[in-house]
Amino acid sequence: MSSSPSSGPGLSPRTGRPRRAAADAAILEATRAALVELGWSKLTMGDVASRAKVAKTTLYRRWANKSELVIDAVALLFDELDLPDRGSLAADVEGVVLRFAELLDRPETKTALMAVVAESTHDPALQARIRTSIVDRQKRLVLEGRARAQARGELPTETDPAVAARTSSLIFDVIAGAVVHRTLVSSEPIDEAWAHAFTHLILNGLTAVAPPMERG
Amino acid sequence: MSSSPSSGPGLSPRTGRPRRAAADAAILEATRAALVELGWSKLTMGDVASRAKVAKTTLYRRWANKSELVIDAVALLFDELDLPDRGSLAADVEGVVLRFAELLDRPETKTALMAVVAESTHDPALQARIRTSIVDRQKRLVLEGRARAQARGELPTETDPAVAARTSSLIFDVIAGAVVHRTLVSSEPIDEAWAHAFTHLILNGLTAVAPPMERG
DNA sequence: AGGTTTCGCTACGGGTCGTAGCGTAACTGC
DNA sequence: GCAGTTACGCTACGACCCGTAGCGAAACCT
Repeated sequence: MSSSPSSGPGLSPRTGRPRRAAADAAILEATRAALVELGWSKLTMGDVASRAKVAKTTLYRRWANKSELVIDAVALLFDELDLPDRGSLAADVEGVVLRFAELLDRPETKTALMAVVAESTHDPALQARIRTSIVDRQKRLVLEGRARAQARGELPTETDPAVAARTSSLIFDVIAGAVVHRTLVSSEPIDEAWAHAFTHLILNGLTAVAPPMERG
Repeated sequence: MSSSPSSGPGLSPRTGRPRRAAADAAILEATRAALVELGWSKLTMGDVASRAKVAKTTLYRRWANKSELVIDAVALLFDELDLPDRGSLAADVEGVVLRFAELLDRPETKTALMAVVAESTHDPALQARIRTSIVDRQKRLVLEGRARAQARGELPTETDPAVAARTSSLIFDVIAGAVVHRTLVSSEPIDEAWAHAFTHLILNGLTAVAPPMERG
């Protein structure tokens, strides 16, 4: 597979010259910068190497190809997301939608995420890497908000763990999917009014009366 | 911009040798085939040209670059979607989710859609083309289903057209986004159980009791 | 020391891009 | 018919990028 730096330190050889750890950070930073300026298709390995002040061969010793490099460069950004307790389920949902939208608004995030997903449609290994590096890591937000809402009595407590897992996945895909789709496919901005309307829809359903969205 | 064939016939010159119309269809078909076999990054213009039995220069005379070619090649596929009346809003939503998931399951669709979206993050012209060629065309499904549900009395009739437009866009992003995200990002299949649970969520909201999903 | 691995550098074959130039084909208006 | 215009297929080209190989030097271990 790849010689990514994410391979644990236990696997690293105990002999020989150690890899310069700072180079990893420099390369990933350079990759993000190059993505912003050039986009996916015009990003070249040679350019990343020179930005990071590293030989191109060093780059290939650590990552097998462009896709895996970009995944690692972007995965970190998603870890910035947190879910502060805003007192109610509705406020929590609204908050995470806005934070996620903000994250997706950064050019390196949007470009990298879609490009990697596109490549993954023909590369099962890449799919797996996306799931472990991004999807599974972010599901924690849903689990957290769900547990919090259950503690508040806003949501029924789930007994069957299998059902709970399916429901969490469903909610995750609905929230993340809506934000991604509006931002990247429909190319329309996400403001507080949209977040509010979306939250109303998710919590109360389509059959409820029209959401209290500000006119404008 | 581009010399796409979508430029109306009124703009075509009335003199000189006319373009061979069949070549367009052959090129688009070849593009889809190449996408399936090679994926986005390994698809080359030369390969498409030879598949379509057309000179590479002819290809460049009609499309400016790979992205615009791929958009035109894929936009047609989305027109296949329709929305048969299944008797209720819930059944309609469930139906369109399954049909859309089916469409996204085809390798040429998923590969092309994501790749083009990724490129569009650095190309406003491409964004506009995606909106007109795909997004706006598919919103008709939402409008259709909504009108049908209102006729049945399942949804309140909207008076303010601006509010109605915003609501339709919201619903579109939620439905399409959830399907796209689960299929392409989470890499999990969409079956009838998921469609059922999703529909329940959209119609009744998160605060309702757990959806009647078959155990398994 | 000796062994091992990384690093920077250079160089290379193979492939793709997008364009230019040519002769020819098709169609229009005089 | 004939000149004018545009599309077509073909070849060739410079520019660029990919991913790898080989080298000497550096950094760490026992």
